Amino acid sequence: MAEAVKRRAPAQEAWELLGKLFGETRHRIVRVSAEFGLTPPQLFALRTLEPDEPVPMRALATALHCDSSNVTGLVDGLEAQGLVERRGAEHDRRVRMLVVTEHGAQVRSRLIEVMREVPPQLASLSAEDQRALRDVLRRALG
Amino acid sequence: MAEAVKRRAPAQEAWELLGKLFGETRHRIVRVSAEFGLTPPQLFALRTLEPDEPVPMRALATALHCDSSNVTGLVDGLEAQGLVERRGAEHDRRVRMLVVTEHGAQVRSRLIEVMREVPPQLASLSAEDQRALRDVLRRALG
DNA sequence: GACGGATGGTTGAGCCTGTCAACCATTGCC
DNA sequence: GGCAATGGTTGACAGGCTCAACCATCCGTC
Repeated sequence: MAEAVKRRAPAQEAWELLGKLFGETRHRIVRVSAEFGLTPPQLFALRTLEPDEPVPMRALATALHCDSSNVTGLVDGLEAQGLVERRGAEHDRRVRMLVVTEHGAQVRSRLIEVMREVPPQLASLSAEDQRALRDVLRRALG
Repeated sequence: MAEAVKRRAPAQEAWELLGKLFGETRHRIVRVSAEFGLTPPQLFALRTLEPDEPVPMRALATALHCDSSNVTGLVDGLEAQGLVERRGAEHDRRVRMLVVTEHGAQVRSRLIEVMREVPPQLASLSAEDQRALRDVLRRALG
């Protein structure tokens, strides 16, 4: 390999390009959270909670990869806005089940819808490119 | 369109798959930052600063999309570790130029190298898939 | 050349996340 | 019944981030 142009592996370049998309996405999350009157961690918490399927706080903590004491605060915020409720579990009086309220379910579904919006850079790809991207990502992450 | 299977557009599915990759990357950033004794914002700050090209703090603030008072704290941390230096600018005595130290440049380049490491999901793709991914992303983000 | 507005940077208050240690109530096992 | 383990809360602490206030300095204008 002569000392010519330093060749980057294709995956290398792809990863760098994805880095740009990541950066923009971070800002997007902050913006969307604010639109819903939430902080980003609160948004992730609400998105994680399935309506119709109450879970103990511990489960949310592990799902969010954080400490139990952390979710206490997050749930405090969500509960203050009437998005979730703490409810005692009948089989174990230590645990508190998290129940998404009616209002919380509505906010959550709108929120998920907005988060699912494909960013313009991807949306403007040709149909073939979109399929190709999906197929490659399926093989990588499916 | 019969009420059959709800079809997702290819870009839609691709975006959701990227969401998974994003989540894992967030954790990775936290981990790498800790390895270098930095916090994630400090890591981004150091990565942004080019050695051999001192910039005023204001420039770093805009590059990081945050407030000036914020970078004051970040630079305090980096300076405490001897990674960057504040140096007065001769043409304007208000501005403080940020200079990456010798040590800072070393840490920075190691750090960038680690961050550039292609995650295993992408690295394990076939050569064709890697090229296809790169080409599509070039068209989307180039 | 002095004045007044704009600019770069710091400080402090305030709110948020996130971790850790300590604690309480409860459970389940021996 | 005793006792370790568990779920959740609280408080302390380290940060990030924004805003308002402030100081020093610059610069255009009169």
